[in-house]
Amino acid sequence: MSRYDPAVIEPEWQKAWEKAGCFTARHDPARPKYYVLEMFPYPSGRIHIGHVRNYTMGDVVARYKSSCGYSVLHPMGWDAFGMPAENAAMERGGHPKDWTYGNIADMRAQMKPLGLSIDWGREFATCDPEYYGQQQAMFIDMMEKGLVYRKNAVVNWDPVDMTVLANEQVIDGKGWRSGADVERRELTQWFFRISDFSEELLDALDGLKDWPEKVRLMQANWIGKSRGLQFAFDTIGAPDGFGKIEVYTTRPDTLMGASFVGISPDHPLAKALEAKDPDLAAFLAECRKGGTTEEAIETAEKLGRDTGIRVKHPLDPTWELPVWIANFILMDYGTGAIFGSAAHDQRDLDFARKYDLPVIDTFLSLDGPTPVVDKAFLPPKSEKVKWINHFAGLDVATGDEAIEATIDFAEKQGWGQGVTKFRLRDWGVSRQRYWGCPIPVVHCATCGVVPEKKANLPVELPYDVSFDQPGNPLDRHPTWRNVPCPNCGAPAKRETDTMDTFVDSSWYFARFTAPHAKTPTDKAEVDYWMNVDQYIGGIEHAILHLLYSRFFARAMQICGHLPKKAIEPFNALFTQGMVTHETYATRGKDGRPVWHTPDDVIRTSEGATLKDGTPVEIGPVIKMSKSKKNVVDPMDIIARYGADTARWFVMSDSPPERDVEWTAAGADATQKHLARVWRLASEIAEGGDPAQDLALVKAAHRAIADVTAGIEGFAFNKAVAKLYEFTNSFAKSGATAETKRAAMRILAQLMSPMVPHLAEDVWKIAGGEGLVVTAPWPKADPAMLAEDNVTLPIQINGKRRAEISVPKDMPASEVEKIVLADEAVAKALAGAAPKKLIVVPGRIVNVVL
RNA sequence: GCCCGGGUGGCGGAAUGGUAGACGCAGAGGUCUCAAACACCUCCGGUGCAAGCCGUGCGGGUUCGAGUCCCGCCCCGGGCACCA
Repeated sequence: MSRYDPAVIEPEWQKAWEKAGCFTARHDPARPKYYVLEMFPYPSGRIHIGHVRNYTMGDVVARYKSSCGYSVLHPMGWDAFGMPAENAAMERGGHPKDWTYGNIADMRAQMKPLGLSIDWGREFATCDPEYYGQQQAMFIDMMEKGLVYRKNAVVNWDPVDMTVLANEQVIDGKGWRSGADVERRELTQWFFRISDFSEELLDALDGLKDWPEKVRLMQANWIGKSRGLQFAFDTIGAPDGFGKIEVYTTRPDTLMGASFVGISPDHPLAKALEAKDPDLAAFLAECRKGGTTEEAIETAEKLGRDTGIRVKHPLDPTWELPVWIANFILMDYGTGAIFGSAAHDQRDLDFARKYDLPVIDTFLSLDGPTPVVDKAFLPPKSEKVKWINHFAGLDVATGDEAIEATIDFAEKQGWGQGVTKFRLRDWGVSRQRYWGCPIPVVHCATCGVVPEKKANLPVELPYDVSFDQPGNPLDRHPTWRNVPCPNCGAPAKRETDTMDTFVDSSWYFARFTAPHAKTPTDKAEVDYWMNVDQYIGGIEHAILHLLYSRFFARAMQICGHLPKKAIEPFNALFTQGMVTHETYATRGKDGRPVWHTPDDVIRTSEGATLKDGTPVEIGPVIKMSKSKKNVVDPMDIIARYGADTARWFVMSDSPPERDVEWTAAGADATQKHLARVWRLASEIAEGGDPAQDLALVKAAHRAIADVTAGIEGFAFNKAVAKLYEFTNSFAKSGATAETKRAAMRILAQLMSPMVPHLAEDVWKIAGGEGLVVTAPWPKADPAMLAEDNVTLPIQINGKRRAEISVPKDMPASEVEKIVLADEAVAKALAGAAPKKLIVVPGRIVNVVL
């Protein structure tokens, strides 16, 4: 062999690893374990460059930890339920199950050539009945523990297709297929009681030291703990049963600025009024148009309607406030009713101006007290402000102080209580769709809602379904629904809702420890392998997936499926940035965008066109997604250059936590570098200069220290830069052959987590014993890292003007003498003494004139 | 709208409050070659003959010293509970 040939060596080394069983996870009590997990993929059918980046990162960690002596678990599976399979069946025919398993086979075939150190023996898909049957068993356990219940909740309803839409399927308030105006409609749905754990999930964030601060902050904000005042307004002219309207506010201190009471369109009072007032019913129907997302509701035009009902101000019974229905008030948060304090809340102010309601200042800024006009005055709650006529007798105080004083005042007078509330809502898991885990319950006319017997699990999805009409095929299946009641045996009906796919991904990490156990987990295995030591995935999962998994770990612990130590299942989290790309669109007949893949687009200096010359709009650079088609296929890079080039390339350029915009340039250069290393290893000539040995040995130890630190710190791009530096030192070195071979073996080891196939070849060429994958990680000798002299830059008034070289630990007083004697410094001083001389040992000197 | 990030040469990026631009890509020049490819060497933020001056999205501030800390903006991205 005379050149670097990845097409030949990569399959050979993969065979060698497989033969040696290098990546089989072994439950070995004698060794420390390390569980590294990358978020498992949705089987779309093609791997994209984001997958390559994600799995290479995990692989670097897995291979490194293995070299350090750990027993490593590094599994892979498929997040296989979800809408795209049903969409494919609707668009192209075929069955979601066939489509999904076909995609899994395709993607596995694309991943294997990457040479990842995955224990493929543990692979499973969430759509395997073996997996979702255990999920159903846990659902039943959770029902028994009171963690599951049913209640009404709103969904996106397409009135033309008569079906529930996902948020993604609502575009500008219209159904994606029918184009009809979407409505919010209530449906009875299944929920997990995640909100019972609000306080606990919030408090436990403090213990997650190895999670990114931003993720903890996002979760804390999502849980949204707030302290406020809850009280009731007495009503005038309200229907029977609505003598009081309960409100919750986090700014009770602004009560003297109240100008109206607002209730949600979904508030019981609104519904009671609607029944007798067709006009109001029409208004509420208008309010219910559009999607269910918080974004859609909050950015919709603010609409209101005076109900004619009045309430009495709690501090002044003669002061009456109007009750309005307002479309921006959410029924899910607080009590679904607020008082509007227009001077100190922008939304309330906009609303008040639109409907000509009073705007009353309750406090003013200490510097320049100007009344509010069209911008609400919202200083930080920690800032002191001047109060106008505060009922608790405050004059100058902060918002925080005023809030506490107000709550105390209300509690003493007995008309309100201080209350802690959370923004976090219970987790709605019902989906009116086929391709998901069936909820294992039966509806019986006499027994009510009854869980299926565990012996009857899994409740398998029927295969004989069609997707030629909208809606859930389970609903219209002729026989599947008909089952005897597990309780009384009478004919009964199965639940046809399936579970949110977030349920599937909330415990897969535990299942990997014993993927074929007859119970959700196996005690001995889960005890040994949990927790996940390093979890790696996209920042887009910072809130929902990770929060749901944290909840599920608690629920599993309560049901006896996880040990207490796994209550926080992910010890360390790394959130990689997304791989982004420009988007390309043409316009359909109805003006909606039709997306095109980069492969179908020709980029020119002025813009872009399709291959037939049709002009294409270039859209924003956003995360690669199937729906926008801005995805790039890494398979051609692997086919052309080999897996090591692809692996090195995705690790080398961008810091892993940051987004990276994919460009094809650079793969050539990567392969040149790898070929250069291979050549340097092959061409080590006998002879050489022993006097140059020490410098090369020192460079090797410096590289060990820097690359190890880079991998430990998830700074793979910096580790790669250090490997380039070491390679350059090696190429220039005239050291003896023996020293060069030893240095090359170190280089092979340091490169092996990133480019494992090349590393094996180089290791062998340089005389390494056995496989580099099983060689212990090298250790840097501190004596080889020490430097005797340091270069000190000299600044004059903060600008670099000269530099000196001094022994590393020279005392500051000695350094000062040398600095003052320096030509540039003497010239600048012109005989005068410096005003100040700052010496930062080993770092810098600053002369202040 | 709300919450969270990010913004540094032509490009990807580096920099415990201490020499801004490590390392790589692209580019320019050269050596080798009949020529090319490969490989190797040199240069490479802007401006200026030079000394120097300017320069980390914009505007202020703190500091002997700010890409880094503080205040106010702008732009881009992620999430917003049924995309996964």
